[in-house]
Amino acid sequence: MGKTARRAGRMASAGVIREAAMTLFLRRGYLGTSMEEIATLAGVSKQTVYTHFADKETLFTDLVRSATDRVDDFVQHLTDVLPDTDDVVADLRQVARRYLAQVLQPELLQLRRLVIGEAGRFPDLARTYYERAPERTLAALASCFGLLAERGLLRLDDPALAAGHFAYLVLGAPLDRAMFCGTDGGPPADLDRHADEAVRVFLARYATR
Amino acid sequence: MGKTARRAGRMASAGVIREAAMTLFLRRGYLGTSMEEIATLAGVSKQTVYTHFADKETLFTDLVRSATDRVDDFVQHLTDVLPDTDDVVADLRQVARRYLAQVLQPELLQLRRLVIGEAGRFPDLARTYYERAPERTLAALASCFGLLAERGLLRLDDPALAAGHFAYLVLGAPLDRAMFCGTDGGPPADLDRHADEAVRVFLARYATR
Amino acid sequence: MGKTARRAGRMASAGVIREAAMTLFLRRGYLGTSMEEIATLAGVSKQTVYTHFADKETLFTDLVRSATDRVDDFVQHLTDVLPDTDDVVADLRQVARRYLAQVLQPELLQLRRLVIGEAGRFPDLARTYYERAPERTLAALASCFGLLAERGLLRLDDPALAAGHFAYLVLGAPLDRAMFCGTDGGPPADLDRHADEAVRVFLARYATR
Amino acid sequence: MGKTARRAGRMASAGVIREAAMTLFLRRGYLGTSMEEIATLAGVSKQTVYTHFADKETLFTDLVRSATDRVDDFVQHLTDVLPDTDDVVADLRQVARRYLAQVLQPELLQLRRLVIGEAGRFPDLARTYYERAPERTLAALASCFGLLAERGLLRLDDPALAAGHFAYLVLGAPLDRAMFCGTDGGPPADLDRHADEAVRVFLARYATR
DNA sequence: CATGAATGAGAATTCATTCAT
DNA sequence: TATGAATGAATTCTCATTCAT
Repeated sequence: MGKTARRAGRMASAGVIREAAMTLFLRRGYLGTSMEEIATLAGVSKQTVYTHFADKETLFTDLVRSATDRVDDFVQHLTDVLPDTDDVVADLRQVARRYLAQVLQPELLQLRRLVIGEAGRFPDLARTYYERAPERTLAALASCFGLLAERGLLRLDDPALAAGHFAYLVLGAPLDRAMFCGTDGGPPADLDRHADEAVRVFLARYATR
Repeated sequence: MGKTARRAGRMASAGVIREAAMTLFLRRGYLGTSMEEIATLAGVSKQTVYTHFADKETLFTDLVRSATDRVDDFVQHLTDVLPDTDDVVADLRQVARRYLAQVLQPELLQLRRLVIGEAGRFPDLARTYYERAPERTLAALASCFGLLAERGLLRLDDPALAAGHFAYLVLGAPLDRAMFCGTDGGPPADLDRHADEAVRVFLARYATR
Repeated sequence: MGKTARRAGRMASAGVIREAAMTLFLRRGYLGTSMEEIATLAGVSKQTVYTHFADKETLFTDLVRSATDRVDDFVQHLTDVLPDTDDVVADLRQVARRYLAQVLQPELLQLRRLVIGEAGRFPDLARTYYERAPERTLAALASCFGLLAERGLLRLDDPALAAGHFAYLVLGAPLDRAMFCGTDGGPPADLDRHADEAVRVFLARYATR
Repeated sequence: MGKTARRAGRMASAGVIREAAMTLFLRRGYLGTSMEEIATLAGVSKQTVYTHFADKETLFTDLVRSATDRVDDFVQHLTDVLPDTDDVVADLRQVARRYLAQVLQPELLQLRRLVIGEAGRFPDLARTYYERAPERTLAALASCFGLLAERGLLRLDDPALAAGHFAYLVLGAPLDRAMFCGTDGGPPADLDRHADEAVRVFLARYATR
């Protein structure tokens, strides 16, 4: 039992450290978080942190990069639902609602703030984040819209442009607000209504008559 | 003679310090900037900085708040042009182009990044920034759109919602990209085209037939 | 009084720090001495040390370089005595004795050890030390010997070579021993005898018949 | 197979570690070398180093002591050649040349620097080094000179003194220079000439007429 | 015998801030 | 008002050493 516990303790070190570091970086930023705090919160010694991660910068960028990789859920949803849709309007609404809900998740918002705030110090990281998260989503949207256009369900020439219009009609206002004012974005029902209105504008332009 | 020089030196101190501090805060963030660096760049002693500003936090928030006040140009332009417009389409395009160009100014982008990055540490500051900059612009847009609706030039029920749609159709994609990837947003002509397309979508929904 | 004391305290900081640092570097080497120990021994805070010296390396090299400059006493003695000598034998003996006594001073020995021990880390410093101390002395000796040869008091072709022979006949054995075994080199009388014997050998070769 | 390989690996461990440690100690000093670096360079784990050597100090002193033992070559040469010489002048020259060449070997110079630099921390080690290397050579020289004096080939009362004169006439200048300025002591031919000149001075005093 | 993981102490350096002038 | 000198606490990172396997 002691053995098991200890082994678990050891083997999990890297994981525990990552978790502690992520929590603190999200909460207090890169410079605002000390390696000592990370070690303490992880319940290990400072040096153990350094055993697993070469330095603070490595720890930080590793962490952000892997968090970035997990931003995929929505893209999956998107490509599951849209290409074979029977009801463009209903499915675009569903997609919009889900998109908005996903992007406004508190943790993801904090990650955005973190990456944006450190874009000066870690420009490559910020660019990578952009490519793997917003841009990737835009590309998936564009691809879906292209398919729908081919099926005659949307009317558009430039799928990427349409994707941008869709995404920021849906996200723009609430996301921008949330970046500055935090996540208390009002009741989910309002968000759904917001998403529906965005889809309405989108379809005013892109729906086939 | 000595007096004049010294007095001039003195009187300029606060300004020089503000300028130096702003430069550094924008470039390296709040924690990444030291009072010593500020003093050095301003060409004064550290203590002189403290004579003018109680502490680092005060200096920072003062600075950001006053920078925030200067975000007004576009609102002025807006309320000058839109309410009395003769040509809604043309003027919305002009407004959209100007809006986009203004928001993508490198200094303003850095200020956004700074405020967003420090939103955890200075939530009130971030909220204030939001109110004085994006929200104020949205309110001005909404007000203009309301007037245009009354003149029968736009078709809308919820001016605030329409303002959000307009703003983020125009800004959303380029601004989000710029937050992460910097300002090299391609040639201005592209931005203008982007603004025009946004207006097209906007009008597809909000133009009177 | 309070004023004077405090002012003295402040103004002397650099000096006190130098003294403390020198003591510790000589005693424990470069890596073996911490900035904290230096500050403590100097009675100031660590940061005050950094106010006066950019970093440990700067402090160290500054210190060694200025200690090096003070190695001049013997050269002065040399050039005072030898060129106008009336009695070569007696004056060479005097010079030899003084040379030996000077070089075996405990502080100077420790400085030699320090510089030699750190020659790998600070090669330029070691070279500088060599040039300003041993080499400079050798050059002065050579110059004097050249003059004496011109006066027909010594018989030699290569003053630099003769200087080397003189110097290390006198110094070699005791200095080498002292480098390893410390300064307890026996009674001064023995050193004087050693110097005299060295001069005897020197003159066996270089005296005019 | 696995066994053999592993056993070989094991048996060599101590040797590999010694070699790695020696390399690093010579290059970077005692404090400048970490156990981790030693383990890494030796290709073993840190703990394996501790399996073979109780602690860093033990490793260091063991190493230096055994390196010291290997300084014997010249003593052997000396006692082989001198006592039965047919040609004192020629053989003293040969001995002098060999002595100089041996002492100026880069590795040996670094060892001297290391021991001298750490004489404060390891006084016993430095003393031991002195006894086993320079002093032992001086004793062997003295013994040989004594024998030559008995054979009427040298004229001297104090063999130890003569040995010191010989040794430092030969070594003094180049060794001192090399301690500070490294090993680039010029072409070997110059060293040989230097040795010859030293012997000339030595014989001016100690040769029988 | 050898290892990977862990540790506590301590290294150099920097920070925001204050004091006496 | 402006300054140079000083501080105490904190920062990143390293070290020699030990433990369980």
